[in-house]
Amino acid sequence: MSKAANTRLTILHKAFELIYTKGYQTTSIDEIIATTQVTKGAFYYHFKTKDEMGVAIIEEILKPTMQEHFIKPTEASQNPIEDFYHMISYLLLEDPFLQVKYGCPVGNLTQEMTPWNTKFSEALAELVDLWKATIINSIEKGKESGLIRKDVVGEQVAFFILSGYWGIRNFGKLQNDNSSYLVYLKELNVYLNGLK
Amino acid sequence: MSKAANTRLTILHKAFELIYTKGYQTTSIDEIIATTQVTKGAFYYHFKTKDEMGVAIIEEILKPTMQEHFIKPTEASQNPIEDFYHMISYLLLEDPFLQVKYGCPVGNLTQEMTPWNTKFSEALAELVDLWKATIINSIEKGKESGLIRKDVVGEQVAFFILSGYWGIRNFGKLQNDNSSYLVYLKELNVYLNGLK
DNA sequence: GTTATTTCATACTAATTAGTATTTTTTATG
DNA sequence: CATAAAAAATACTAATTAGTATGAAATAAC
Repeated sequence: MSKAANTRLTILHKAFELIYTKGYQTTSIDEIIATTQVTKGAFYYHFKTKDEMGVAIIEEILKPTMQEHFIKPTEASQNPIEDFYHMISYLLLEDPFLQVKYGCPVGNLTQEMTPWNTKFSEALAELVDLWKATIINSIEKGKESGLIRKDVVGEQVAFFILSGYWGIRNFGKLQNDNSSYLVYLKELNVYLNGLK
Repeated sequence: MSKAANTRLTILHKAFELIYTKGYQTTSIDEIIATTQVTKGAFYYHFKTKDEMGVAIIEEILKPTMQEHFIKPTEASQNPIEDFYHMISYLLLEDPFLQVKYGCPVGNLTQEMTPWNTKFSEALAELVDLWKATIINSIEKGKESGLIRKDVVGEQVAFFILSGYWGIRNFGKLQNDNSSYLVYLKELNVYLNGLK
């Protein structure tokens, strides 16, 4: 990787960390360049504006991460119900990067940047649609293989699962402990088994 | 109401509107006093800091509103399952103040202010706990009256319902139309009927 | 190795921010 | 009505903000 490409990626990664923990609006460019040891000239060489950097974070950091961690595993899944549970459970309790008190990065950005920046909305919507489509697809496969009832509506379930995930992340932030996660997961398990 | 109390309430109401539509951090005091036609001196006479005003909004605007619109109706409920559905459906589709593109005021504030301001967290947590407790209570009553299965766990269901609500609000913001609400509500209906 | 282009460094600006200091007006109390 | 206290108006500050102008160093092309 070229040196220039490296500074660009350094900015994106560090900025993402700051934004995840502090929020987008309250993360200043001065703070980003201070923690990255990159000068302002370098920053504005790589990104025309702060928002352009924000969108780049979504497309170049969040999207690939999601592809790797959610999409691929779900596509390979043979047992949707078990795997949905494990996916959510992993994200809530085990993922080494995500923290209870900081919530879901995608959810945070959606909350904060929509509807004021359409570029953000579009980039985020693309990401979420990808995840949703994968879940729906997985449900259809489950229906074919007989693991899921035929009258289950994939899109409805996808929205239900993802909404629950985003929402419980908010509870986690509010209480700053994972006790709400544990209670939530139990009911998620009940719900998912109802799809059989 | 005294004139002073009136200006205080005017500030709280207008500030709440701005914060709901724009977010807390990006709503400046200058903007608040401009739209309220209240001077800075008056503002800082009533509130020591911006954050103190923020907490006052939660306690003096959001809390009473919630008491009136969610708590009371739920307490009076005879049929929890139907009423849960109607509560969420009303909030998503009919409430005249709430807008799809701006999400849920409580969810927004939780997302934005937690975990950086404990005063906000405490005030918001109190509010949410109240709602949760009401739902749990309603479920227990439903179990007694035979409308809800005995093996249903109230706390789990409460978290599940509220999480879903917060989460789908995020989808609404992202897409800026209520199509996701409609899909979500169908599955909510399925889920709630599974509690019978 | 010279030149051109990419990449980065430094110093700046204009606007906005929350909050303060001080004075003036309004309201309540005797 | 006189006085005290409450309420509000005005003018300010110091810090922070995103972004710019301009030049220097590094890298690539020939």
